[in-house]
Amino acid sequence: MAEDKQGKQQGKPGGRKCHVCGSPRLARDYDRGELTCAGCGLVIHDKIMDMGPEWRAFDQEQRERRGRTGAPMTLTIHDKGLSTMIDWRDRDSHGKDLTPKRRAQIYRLRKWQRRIRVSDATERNLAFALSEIDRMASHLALPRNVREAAALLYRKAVEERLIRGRSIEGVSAAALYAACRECKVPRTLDEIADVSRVSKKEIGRSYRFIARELLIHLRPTSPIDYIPRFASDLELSGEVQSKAIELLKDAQKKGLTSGRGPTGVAAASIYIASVLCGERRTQRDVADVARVTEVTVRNRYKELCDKLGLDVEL
DNA sequence: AAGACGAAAGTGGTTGA
DNA sequence: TCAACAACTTTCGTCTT
Repeated sequence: MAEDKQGKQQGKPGGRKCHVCGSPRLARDYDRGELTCAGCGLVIHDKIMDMGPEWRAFDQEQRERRGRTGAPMTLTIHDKGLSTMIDWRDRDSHGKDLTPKRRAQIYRLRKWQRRIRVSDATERNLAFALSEIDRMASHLALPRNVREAAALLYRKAVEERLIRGRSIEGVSAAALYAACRECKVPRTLDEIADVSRVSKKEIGRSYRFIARELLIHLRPTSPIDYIPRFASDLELSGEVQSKAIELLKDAQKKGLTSGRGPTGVAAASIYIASVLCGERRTQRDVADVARVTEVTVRNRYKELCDKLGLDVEL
Protein backbone atom coordinates (compact mmCIF):
# COMPACT_ATOMS: atom_id res chain seq x y z
CA MET A 1 0.00 0.00 0.00
CA ALA A 2 0.95 3.62 0.18
CA GLU A 3 3.22 3.07 3.16
CA ASP A 4 5.46 0.81 1.14
CA LYS A 5 6.65 3.51 -1.16
CA GLN A 6 7.54 5.95 1.53
CA GLY A 7 11.20 6.39 2.24
CA LYS A 8 13.85 4.21 0.80
CA GLN A 9 14.02 0.51 0.53
CA GLN A 10 17.37 -1.08 1.01
CA GLY A 11 18.47 -4.48 -0.01
CA LYS A 12 19.54 -6.20 -3.17
CA PRO A 13 17.24 -4.98 -5.88
CA GLY A 14 17.59 -7.34 -8.75
CA GLY A 15 20.78 -8.82 -7.34
CA ARG A 16 22.78 -5.98 -8.93
CA LYS A 17 25.98 -4.47 -7.69
CA CYS A 18 27.38 -0.98 -7.94
CA HIS A 19 29.79 -0.89 -10.86
CA VAL A 20 31.93 1.77 -9.17
CA CYS A 21 32.50 0.49 -5.65
CA GLY A 22 31.13 -3.02 -6.16
CA SER A 23 28.79 -2.76 -3.20
CA PRO A 24 25.65 -4.90 -3.39
CA ARG A 25 23.81 -2.48 -1.12
CA LEU A 26 21.58 -0.63 -3.52
CA ALA A 27 18.69 1.57 -2.41
CA ARG A 28 15.48 2.32 -4.20
CA ASP A 29 13.94 5.71 -3.70
CA TYR A 30 10.52 5.63 -5.26
CA ASP A 31 9.75 9.24 -4.49
CA ARG A 32 12.65 10.34 -6.66
CA GLY A 33 12.53 7.39 -9.00
CA GLU A 34 16.18 6.59 -8.44
CA LEU A 35 18.21 3.47 -7.80
CA THR A 36 21.28 4.49 -5.85
CA CYS A 37 24.28 2.79 -4.30
CA ALA A 38 24.13 2.98 -0.53
CA GLY A 39 27.91 2.64 -0.45
CA CYS A 40 29.15 5.45 -2.68
CA GLY A 41 25.92 7.31 -3.48
CA LEU A 42 26.11 6.74 -7.23
CA VAL A 43 22.80 7.01 -9.02
CA ILE A 44 22.71 3.79 -10.96
CA HIS A 45 19.36 4.14 -12.61
CA ASP A 46 17.05 7.15 -12.50
CA LYS A 47 13.89 5.78 -14.07
CA ILE A 48 13.00 2.85 -11.92
CA MET A 49 9.46 1.67 -11.85
CA ASP A 50 7.34 2.58 -8.86
CA MET A 51 5.74 -0.62 -7.69
CA GLY A 52 3.29 1.17 -5.41
CA PRO A 53 -0.09 2.51 -6.38
CA GLU A 54 0.08 5.51 -8.69
CA TRP A 55 -2.35 7.47 -6.64
CA ARG A 56 -2.10 8.97 -3.22
CA ALA A 57 -4.65 8.42 -0.55
CA PHE A 58 -5.02 10.96 2.21
CA ASP A 59 -7.36 9.09 4.41
CA GLN A 60 -8.93 5.74 4.96
CA GLU A 61 -12.02 6.53 2.96
CA GLN A 62 -10.10 7.49 -0.16
CA ARG A 63 -7.94 4.44 0.17
CA GLU A 64 -10.97 2.22 0.30
CA ARG A 65 -12.65 3.94 -2.60
CA ARG A 66 -9.63 3.90 -4.86
CA GLY A 67 -8.43 0.46 -4.08
CA ARG A 68 -9.12 -1.82 -6.99
CA THR A 69 -9.12 -4.97 -4.98
CA GLY A 70 -10.26 -5.87 -1.55
CA ALA A 71 -12.40 -8.24 0.33
CA PRO A 72 -15.70 -9.06 -1.27
CA MET A 73 -18.31 -7.38 0.81
CA THR A 74 -21.76 -8.10 1.96
CA LEU A 75 -23.62 -6.00 4.47
CA THR A 76 -25.33 -8.84 6.21
CA ILE A 77 -22.83 -11.65 6.63
CA HIS A 78 -19.37 -10.32 6.92
CA ASP A 79 -17.49 -13.41 5.72
CA LYS A 80 -20.02 -14.48 3.12
CA GLY A 81 -19.04 -18.09 3.60
CA LEU A 82 -15.41 -17.46 2.85
CA SER A 83 -14.06 -18.28 6.25
CA THR A 84 -14.06 -21.72 7.75
CA MET A 85 -17.01 -22.57 9.88
CA ILE A 86 -16.94 -25.42 12.33
CA ASP A 87 -19.98 -27.66 11.96
CA TRP A 88 -22.20 -27.98 15.00
CA ARG A 89 -22.63 -31.72 14.50
CA ASP A 90 -20.19 -33.88 16.34
CA ARG A 91 -19.29 -35.90 13.26
CA ASP A 92 -16.16 -36.12 11.22
CA SER A 93 -16.00 -35.78 7.47
CA HIS A 94 -17.08 -39.39 7.02
CA GLY A 95 -20.14 -38.92 9.20
CA LYS A 96 -18.71 -40.94 12.04
CA ASP A 97 -19.09 -39.97 15.66
CA LEU A 98 -16.14 -38.27 17.29
CA THR A 99 -14.29 -39.63 20.24
CA PRO A 100 -15.09 -37.85 23.53
CA LYS A 101 -11.61 -36.36 23.59
CA ARG A 102 -11.98 -35.06 20.06
CA ARG A 103 -15.46 -33.75 20.88
CA ALA A 104 -14.12 -31.72 23.78
CA GLN A 105 -11.47 -30.26 21.55
CA ILE A 106 -14.00 -29.29 18.88
CA TYR A 107 -16.18 -27.73 21.55
CA ARG A 108 -13.30 -25.50 22.63
CA LEU A 109 -12.55 -24.58 19.03
CA ARG A 110 -16.17 -23.60 18.44
CA LYS A 111 -16.14 -21.45 21.54
CA TRP A 112 -13.07 -19.59 20.35
CA GLN A 113 -14.39 -19.19 16.87
CA ARG A 114 -17.49 -17.55 18.30
CA ARG A 115 -15.39 -15.19 20.33
CA ILE A 116 -13.13 -14.27 17.43
CA ARG A 117 -16.13 -13.62 15.21
CA VAL A 118 -17.68 -11.08 17.55
CA SER A 119 -14.40 -9.29 18.13
CA ASP A 120 -13.98 -9.18 14.36
CA ALA A 121 -17.39 -7.61 14.06
CA THR A 122 -16.73 -4.95 16.67
CA GLU A 123 -13.41 -4.13 15.04
CA ARG A 124 -15.09 -3.70 11.71
CA ASN A 125 -17.84 -1.57 13.20
CA LEU A 126 -15.28 0.60 14.91
CA ALA A 127 -13.36 1.06 11.68
CA PHE A 128 -16.56 2.01 9.92
CA ALA A 129 -17.56 4.47 12.63
CA LEU A 130 -14.15 6.12 12.65
CA SER A 131 -14.13 6.56 8.89
CA GLU A 132 -17.64 7.93 9.12
CA ILE A 133 -16.50 10.45 11.71
CA ASP A 134 -13.61 11.42 9.51
CA ARG A 135 -15.84 11.77 6.48
CA MET A 136 -18.25 14.09 8.28
CA ALA A 137 -15.41 16.07 9.81
CA SER A 138 -13.89 16.54 6.36
CA HIS A 139 -17.14 17.90 5.04
CA LEU A 140 -17.32 20.36 7.90
CA ALA A 141 -13.63 21.24 7.63
CA LEU A 142 -13.06 20.41 11.26
CA PRO A 143 -9.55 20.40 12.70
CA ARG A 144 -7.62 17.30 13.70
CA ASN A 145 -8.17 17.64 17.44
CA VAL A 146 -11.94 17.56 17.08
CA ARG A 147 -11.75 14.34 15.08
CA GLU A 148 -9.53 12.79 17.72
CA ALA A 149 -11.91 13.85 20.46
CA ALA A 150 -14.85 12.41 18.56
CA ALA A 151 -13.03 9.15 17.97
CA LEU A 152 -12.17 8.93 21.64
CA LEU A 153 -15.78 9.48 22.64
CA TYR A 154 -16.90 6.81 20.22
CA ARG A 155 -14.40 4.32 21.57
CA LYS A 156 -15.62 5.01 25.08
CA ALA A 157 -19.18 4.48 23.94
CA VAL A 158 -18.18 1.14 22.48
CA GLU A 159 -16.43 0.13 25.70
CA GLU A 160 -19.50 1.01 27.70
CA ARG A 161 -21.67 -1.05 25.37
CA LEU A 162 -23.74 1.99 24.45
CA ILE A 163 -23.95 1.28 20.76
CA ARG A 164 -26.28 -1.65 21.09
CA GLY A 165 -29.69 -0.75 19.78
CA ARG A 166 -28.46 2.45 18.20
CA SER A 167 -27.12 3.03 14.73
CA ILE A 168 -23.40 3.40 14.23
CA GLU A 169 -24.02 6.45 12.10
CA GLY A 170 -26.17 8.06 14.75
CA VAL A 171 -23.65 7.58 17.52
CA SER A 172 -20.77 8.66 15.24
CA ALA A 173 -22.58 11.89 14.48
CA ALA A 174 -23.42 12.38 18.15
CA ALA A 175 -19.79 11.87 19.12
CA LEU A 176 -18.72 14.43 16.55
CA TYR A 177 -21.33 16.90 17.77
CA ALA A 178 -20.16 16.47 21.36
CA ALA A 179 -16.52 16.78 20.34
CA CYS A 180 -17.23 20.05 18.53
CA ARG A 181 -18.77 21.51 21.64
CA GLU A 182 -16.01 20.18 23.82
CA CYS A 183 -13.38 21.77 21.62
CA LYS A 184 -15.26 25.08 21.49
CA VAL A 185 -15.79 24.97 17.76
CA PRO A 186 -19.51 24.32 17.91
CA ARG A 187 -21.53 23.12 15.00
CA THR A 188 -25.29 23.05 15.22
CA LEU A 189 -27.19 19.80 15.14
CA ASP A 190 -28.50 20.91 11.76
CA GLU A 191 -25.04 21.21 10.32
CA ILE A 192 -24.03 17.81 11.62
CA ALA A 193 -27.25 16.30 10.29
CA ASP A 194 -26.54 17.74 6.85
CA VAL A 195 -23.37 15.70 6.43
CA SER A 196 -24.67 12.69 8.28
CA ARG A 197 -26.80 9.91 6.96
CA VAL A 198 -29.24 10.04 9.83
CA SER A 199 -31.82 12.54 10.99
CA LYS A 200 -31.20 15.40 13.32
CA LYS A 201 -33.65 13.82 15.71
CA GLU A 202 -31.72 10.60 15.98
CA ILE A 203 -28.41 12.41 16.41
CA GLY A 204 -29.94 14.43 19.22
CA ARG A 205 -31.27 11.33 20.90
CA SER A 206 -27.94 9.54 20.61
CA TYR A 207 -26.12 12.60 21.84
CA ARG A 208 -28.25 12.95 24.97
CA PHE A 209 -27.88 9.29 25.65
CA ILE A 210 -24.11 9.04 25.39
CA ALA A 211 -23.66 12.34 27.19
CA ARG A 212 -25.66 10.98 30.10
CA GLU A 213 -24.02 7.57 30.14
CA LEU A 214 -20.47 8.81 29.74
CA LEU A 215 -21.08 11.52 32.32
CA ILE A 216 -20.19 14.29 29.95
CA HIS A 217 -21.49 17.55 31.24
CA LEU A 218 -21.10 20.19 28.60
CA ARG A 219 -22.15 23.69 29.40
CA PRO A 220 -24.72 25.03 26.99
CA THR A 221 -22.92 26.43 23.99
CA SER A 222 -22.02 30.06 24.40
CA PRO A 223 -22.95 32.35 21.53
CA ILE A 224 -19.39 33.68 21.72
CA ASP A 225 -18.08 30.40 20.31
CA TYR A 226 -20.00 31.00 17.12
CA ILE A 227 -18.70 34.50 16.53
CA PRO A 228 -15.39 33.75 14.77
CA ARG A 229 -16.96 31.40 12.26
CA PHE A 230 -19.99 33.54 11.48
CA ALA A 231 -17.85 36.66 11.21
CA SER A 232 -15.45 35.05 8.81
CA ASP A 233 -18.28 33.62 6.75
CA LEU A 234 -19.55 37.16 6.41
CA GLU A 235 -16.05 38.46 5.70
CA LEU A 236 -16.18 40.83 8.62
CA SER A 237 -13.12 42.37 10.22
CA GLY A 238 -11.63 41.41 13.57
CA GLU A 239 -12.87 44.69 14.88
CA VAL A 240 -16.46 43.60 14.34
CA GLN A 241 -15.70 40.28 15.96
CA SER A 242 -14.35 41.78 19.14
CA LYS A 243 -17.21 44.25 19.24
CA ALA A 244 -19.69 41.40 18.95
CA ILE A 245 -17.95 39.42 21.67
CA GLU A 246 -17.91 42.46 23.90
CA LEU A 247 -21.65 42.87 23.39
CA LEU A 248 -22.23 39.22 24.20
CA LYS A 249 -20.25 39.36 27.43
CA ASP A 250 -22.40 42.28 28.49
CA ALA A 251 -25.52 40.41 27.48
CA GLN A 252 -24.46 37.31 29.39
CA LYS A 253 -23.97 39.30 32.56
CA LYS A 254 -27.51 40.57 32.28
CA GLY A 255 -28.88 37.11 31.61
CA LEU A 256 -30.08 37.93 28.14
CA THR A 257 -28.58 34.85 26.60
CA SER A 258 -30.03 32.14 28.75
CA GLY A 259 -32.97 30.31 27.31
CA ARG A 260 -32.25 31.75 23.88
CA GLY A 261 -30.83 29.83 21.02
CA PRO A 262 -27.12 30.65 20.98
CA THR A 263 -27.01 30.98 17.20
CA GLY A 264 -29.76 33.56 17.22
CA VAL A 265 -28.05 35.62 19.90
CA ALA A 266 -24.72 35.34 18.10
CA ALA A 267 -26.33 36.44 14.85
CA ALA A 268 -27.94 39.46 16.49
CA SER A 269 -24.73 40.60 18.14
CA ILE A 270 -22.86 40.28 14.86
CA TYR A 271 -25.54 42.26 13.12
CA ILE A 272 -25.31 45.04 15.70
CA ALA A 273 -21.52 45.00 15.66
CA SER A 274 -21.44 45.17 11.88
CA VAL A 275 -23.68 48.22 11.95
CA LEU A 276 -21.69 49.88 14.72
CA CYS A 277 -18.42 49.36 12.88
CA GLY A 278 -19.72 50.58 9.57
CA GLU A 279 -19.45 47.20 7.91
CA ARG A 280 -23.12 46.61 7.70
CA ARG A 281 -24.50 43.26 6.60
CA THR A 282 -28.20 42.70 5.93
CA GLN A 283 -30.31 40.81 8.40
CA ARG A 284 -30.85 38.21 5.72
CA ASP A 285 -27.14 37.57 5.22
CA VAL A 286 -26.48 37.30 8.94
CA ALA A 287 -29.51 35.09 9.41
CA ASP A 288 -28.34 32.81 6.61
CA VAL A 289 -24.89 32.08 8.00
CA ALA A 290 -26.32 31.57 11.48
CA ARG A 291 -29.09 29.38 10.06
CA VAL A 292 -31.87 31.26 11.78
CA THR A 293 -34.55 33.44 10.30
CA GLU A 294 -34.49 37.19 9.92
CA VAL A 295 -37.30 37.35 12.42
CA THR A 296 -35.16 35.74 15.08
CA VAL A 297 -32.27 38.06 14.33
CA ARG A 298 -34.67 40.98 14.67
CA ASN A 299 -36.18 39.77 17.92
CA ARG A 300 -32.79 39.13 19.54
CA TYR A 301 -31.34 42.33 18.27
CA LYS A 302 -34.25 44.35 19.59
CA GLU A 303 -33.86 42.69 22.97
CA LEU A 304 -30.14 43.37 23.04
CA CYS A 305 -30.60 47.00 22.08
CA ASP A 306 -33.31 47.57 24.66
CA LYS A 307 -31.64 45.83 27.57
CA LEU A 308 -28.13 47.00 26.89
CA GLY A 309 -29.30 50.55 26.36
CA LEU A 310 -27.80 50.67 22.90
CA ASP A 311 -28.78 53.24 20.37
CA VAL A 312 -28.11 51.80 16.99
CA GLU A 313 -28.63 54.34 14.27
CA LEU A 314 -29.84 52.60 11.16
C1' DA B 1 -36.46 47.11 -5.69
C1' DA B 2 -34.34 45.70 -1.57
C1' DG B 3 -34.23 45.72 3.13
C1' DA B 4 -36.34 46.29 7.62
C1' DC B 5 -40.19 45.70 10.60
C1' DG B 6 -43.87 43.32 13.02
C1' DA B 7 -48.24 40.57 13.55
C1' DA B 8 -50.21 36.14 13.52
C1' DA B 9 -50.39 31.38 13.00
C1' DG B 10 -47.78 27.05 12.91
C1' DT B 11 -43.98 23.74 14.40
C1' DG B 12 -40.97 20.81 17.23
C1' DG B 13 -38.91 20.11 21.60
C1' DT B 14 -38.83 20.40 26.68
C1' DT B 15 -41.01 20.02 31.13
C1' DG B 16 -43.82 18.68 34.82
C1' DA B 17 -47.91 16.30 36.46
C1' DT C 1 -48.41 9.84 28.25
C1' DC C 2 -50.32 14.19 27.85
C1' DA C 3 -50.91 19.10 27.94
C1' DA C 4 -48.77 23.51 28.69
C1' DC C 5 -45.18 26.34 27.33
C1' DA C 6 -41.39 29.15 25.29
C1' DA C 7 -38.50 29.61 21.43
C1' DC C 8 -38.38 29.65 16.85
C1' DT C 9 -40.17 29.53 11.97
C1' DT C 10 -43.23 30.67 8.21
C1' DT C 11 -45.88 33.76 5.92
C1' DC C 12 -47.42 37.98 4.64
C1' DG C 13 -48.45 42.88 4.57
C1' DT C 14 -46.50 47.48 5.40
C1' DC C 15 -43.05 50.95 5.77
C1' DT C 16 -38.43 53.03 4.61
C1' DT C 17 -34.41 54.02 1.93
